[in-house]
Amino acid sequence: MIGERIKSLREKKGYSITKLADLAGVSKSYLSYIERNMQNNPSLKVMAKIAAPLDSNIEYLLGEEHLPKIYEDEILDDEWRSIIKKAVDEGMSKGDFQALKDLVRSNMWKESLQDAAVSSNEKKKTSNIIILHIDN
Amino acid sequence: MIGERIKSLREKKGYSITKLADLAGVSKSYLSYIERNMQNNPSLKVMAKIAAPLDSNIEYLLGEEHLPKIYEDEILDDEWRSIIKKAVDEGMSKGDFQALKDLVRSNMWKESLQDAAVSSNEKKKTSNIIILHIDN
DNA sequence: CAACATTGTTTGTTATAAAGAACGATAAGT
DNA sequence: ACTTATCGTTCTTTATAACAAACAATGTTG
Repeated sequence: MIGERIKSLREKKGYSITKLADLAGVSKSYLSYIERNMQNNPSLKVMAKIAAPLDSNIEYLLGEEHLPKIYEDEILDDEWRSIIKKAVDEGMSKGDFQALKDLVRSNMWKESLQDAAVSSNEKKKTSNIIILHIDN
Repeated sequence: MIGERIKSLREKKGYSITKLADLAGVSKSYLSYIERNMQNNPSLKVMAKIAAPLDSNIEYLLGEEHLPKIYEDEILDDEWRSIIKKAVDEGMSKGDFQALKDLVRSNMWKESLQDAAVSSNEKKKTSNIIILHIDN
């Protein structure tokens, strides 16, 4: 919930509600309400004002709740967007994707992956797929 | 400004104000106000309701104005966008991406990353990955 | 050219976001 | 014990977000 995030960041900075409200330019009573989720529908301006002195931003304060992941884009069509969205929802990080993409582009990865697959099967059973063949 | 973004996305979808307001569950009068920037401080709930049927999100609707510094491990959407776009330009197909997604989920590629990354050069070709799924 | 639907707008009202206190609790100082 | 300060909370008030309905303007069909 949004209140917890604000409170967490606030305490991490060592601010009191009064202090943060002062820095942000909102009333401390209202800030108190928001932190306790008694007001879960603040305006954009208030959110922005609160986020600033926390060195944060609205998106983070919103947390996962309101975050559909993919931007509207003319190049990435609907199918792409849903594919990526699903992947992100399943836990793919940008770092993972970048690294893996680069790995695929290289030509040395085939053997090492197969080796890794075998060895990882031996010790840890967490993986349930294995690379059989790469065709390029 | 926020109004232009909404209007642009709405028209791209071929929705009228009435239609979008209906889909979003907000009053058309209010939506009209927002689009014309006569109301520049809507609440988070209204923003989320509007963003949903546009297949968009609050961050995008906010535009560059409030925009984000990176916060720890949070997902940066327009970063994702450019990453994917680049990958597509480099020849990645949707099928490739799906395969990559499965790879990421398996987690096993990470061990082999260091080995492969050292000798990662050469060859620009579209890759086709064949993956055999094994349950264990 | 009617009658009607659909567009986006403007008008009034209501609901509620946000402020501005005043409040009890805790702590430090005199 | 009596201040004085700061903490977070709860009252009361007012500003405005958001609605519903009526509106003019344009479009469509018989």
